[in-house]
Amino acid sequence: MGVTKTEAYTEAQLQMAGWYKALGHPARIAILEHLLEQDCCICQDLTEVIDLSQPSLSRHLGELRDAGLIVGSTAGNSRSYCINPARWREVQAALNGLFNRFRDGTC
Amino acid sequence: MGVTKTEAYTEAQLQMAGWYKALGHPARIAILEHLLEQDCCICQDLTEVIDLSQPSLSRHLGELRDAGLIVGSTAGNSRSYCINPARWREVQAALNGLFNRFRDGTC
DNA sequence: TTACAATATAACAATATTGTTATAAATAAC
DNA sequence: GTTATTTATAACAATATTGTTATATTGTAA
Repeated sequence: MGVTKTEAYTEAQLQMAGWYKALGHPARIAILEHLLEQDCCICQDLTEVIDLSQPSLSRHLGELRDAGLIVGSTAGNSRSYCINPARWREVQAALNGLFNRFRDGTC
Repeated sequence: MGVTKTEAYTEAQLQMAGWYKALGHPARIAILEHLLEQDCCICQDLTEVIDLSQPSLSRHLGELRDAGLIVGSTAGNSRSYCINPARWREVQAALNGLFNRFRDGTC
């Protein structure tokens, strides 16, 4: 029915899936890569970097913001976005927590 | 329009987003966690672990399989699924490749 | 062969996602 | 004040996703 049965999962599972979901679109990967290349935060020259309309970009930024991966700050007429330093490593650690559980089995 | 403009992105971006998308559902996280807990591969006792119908589970397994995160093998009447070790490490490496690009900026 | 068990696929309904254009809201520039 | 600029939101159409039940498929067991 297009709707996930959220009540069946733990908070940790829902949170991890949420982070991955936020990362699960190439435009959002491209946005993050662009942010990571900058020394600092950026204003919205993103429309020149990513081939999407301004509203589409704005919503992708919104999803990354909702997931806590980036933070935005208003500076006068424009808006800057940065990687969220506090969250970034926390998310990395959580995601590695999943991957590190793997040990080559006896299959 | 519900359809991603794939032509605007690099292969690497599309591949990475595809992997994360496969991980972006709590049922699939739960499936992977269950696989990781086992010493070895599992048959489909998953319906007892995850509160979904058998066809729904089968399709989630299919998505993980399509993303290459797990591999399935037929053993007589039943089917075993395992983590795909090569892909598993590849995805983890890609993930850390993304996250490690972050350096605290001068913001 | 016939019946049973395990898994995948088909068909469908409900909701989510992704994109667009149009518009609102807020600040800047004149 | 008026006009431009920048970003977010509303409204919408097209497609994707997620779940279900029903059915097909494949192998086991009697």
